[in-house]
Amino acid sequence: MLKRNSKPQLSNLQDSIKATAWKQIAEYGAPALSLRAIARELNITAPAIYNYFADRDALVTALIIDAFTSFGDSQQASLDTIAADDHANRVNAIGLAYRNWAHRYTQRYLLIFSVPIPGYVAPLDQVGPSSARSIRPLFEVVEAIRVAGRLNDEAYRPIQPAYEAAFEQWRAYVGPVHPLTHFVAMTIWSRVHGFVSLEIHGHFPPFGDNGDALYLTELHSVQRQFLKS
Amino acid sequence: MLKRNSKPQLSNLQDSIKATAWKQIAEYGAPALSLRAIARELNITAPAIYNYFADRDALVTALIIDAFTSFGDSQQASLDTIAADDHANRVNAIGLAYRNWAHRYTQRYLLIFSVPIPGYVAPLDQVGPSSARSIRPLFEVVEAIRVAGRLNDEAYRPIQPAYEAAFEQWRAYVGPVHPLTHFVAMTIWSRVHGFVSLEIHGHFPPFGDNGDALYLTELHSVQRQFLKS
DNA sequence: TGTACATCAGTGAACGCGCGTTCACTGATGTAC
DNA sequence: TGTACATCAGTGAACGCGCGTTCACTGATGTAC
Repeated sequence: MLKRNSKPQLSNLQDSIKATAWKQIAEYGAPALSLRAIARELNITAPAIYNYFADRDALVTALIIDAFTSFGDSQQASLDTIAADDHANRVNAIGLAYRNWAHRYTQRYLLIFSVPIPGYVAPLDQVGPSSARSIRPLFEVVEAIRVAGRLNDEAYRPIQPAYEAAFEQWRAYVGPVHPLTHFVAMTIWSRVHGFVSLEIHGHFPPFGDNGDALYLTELHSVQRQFLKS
Repeated sequence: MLKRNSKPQLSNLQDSIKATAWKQIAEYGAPALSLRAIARELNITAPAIYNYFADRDALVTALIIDAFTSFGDSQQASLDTIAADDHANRVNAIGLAYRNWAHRYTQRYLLIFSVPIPGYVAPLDQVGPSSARSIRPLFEVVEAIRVAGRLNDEAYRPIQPAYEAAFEQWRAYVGPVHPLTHFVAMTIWSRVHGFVSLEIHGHFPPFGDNGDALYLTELHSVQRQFLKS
């Protein structure tokens, strides 16, 4: 029985490799990622890694997908305890989760949203879907507002037709989205992302523990602008 | 006479090194920057570079400072043709200049706002001031609105005291700024930056030539929110 | 004007390093009879 | 239960590579007398 699970140590080493990679990325940054350094820390030899990942790029791809999954899970989880029709608090929660995740897992955030790794080109067919899935919760928060008839999308109606083609192409990755939902979600995303990105890259003053208030002010203005009563 | 300029070829090679570095960064990305590769392309030997830059990090620092200068100049230039009291159009122009510069000089944008180079740590005393200078035009646009009594800064008044310490520390780099100007300028910056960042990193649909309309919608909503009549 | 000398930008060889990846191998584990 | 065999995760040596940086040097240029 249970023959399927008869070699648990195999996947354990695979996980250890990824865990060590994350540890080293956190310490030295993603561009410095090195198979030999990982092997060294795990007390194995570098070629052993090739039993689990075809090459360095395959490991990087796996890390990126894991990062997207971690990010998407935290986005989704932030909504768990909030009533489906409490739109204001859902926007709030998912926005706060964005920033919290970025601060807690800075290197994963950078790997997804910033850092190119020398010589690495992300395979869009693998990374695209997990990227799209991770932003899906935000899209659904906005879509729920739209369905409830409370989405203030007037600014986007005039430009909607011009973007139909681009959106159509994008839906292969992000799944079906109403165009007006798409506009508003992208706008919210860019505001949240812009703040967090400048903050993490050190272009904003060091807020210490006070960062929340300013960020919340921005989230409130998002609600005021896009959520009508 | 003119002894000062008697060795023009010296600074020419210095400039050539930087130009070639930018060319290679544009092609292979900043993390792949290599002194040997630059020398190869210039048909000189790698050690010759050490006559102009103390080491690789010094070259990177010079490139970063140049990028900030280029960025700041384009920000400033965007305001040149617009009347000092035409606040709406000044916000518009400086916001558009942000995106245009990022698209035109993508690798400079990434070097400033995204990419860490393996093993490189920016010397804050050199990079800080040029970073601050580059964002100064935006601060001044907002400050002019405030001085004209047209800044809608109400949302930030309640949280102002909590940030006084952080701002005070930051003013060593960005120069004197009224706190309410600082809040609004940071918010505008983060919205502009968030949009451009997601766009450039490929997280937004490929807009092609249509990108302007959505970005302008965001700039208009910035004006509507912060500029009162 | 002509010679001796100083300057110094650029050379070429060499250093030590860490990297990704390949390959034939070993030796423990687990299966078949 | 005991033996012969297959499997395959991990080893160790080796490959070719490009890197930043050092060092003693060369040879053109420009100055001093």
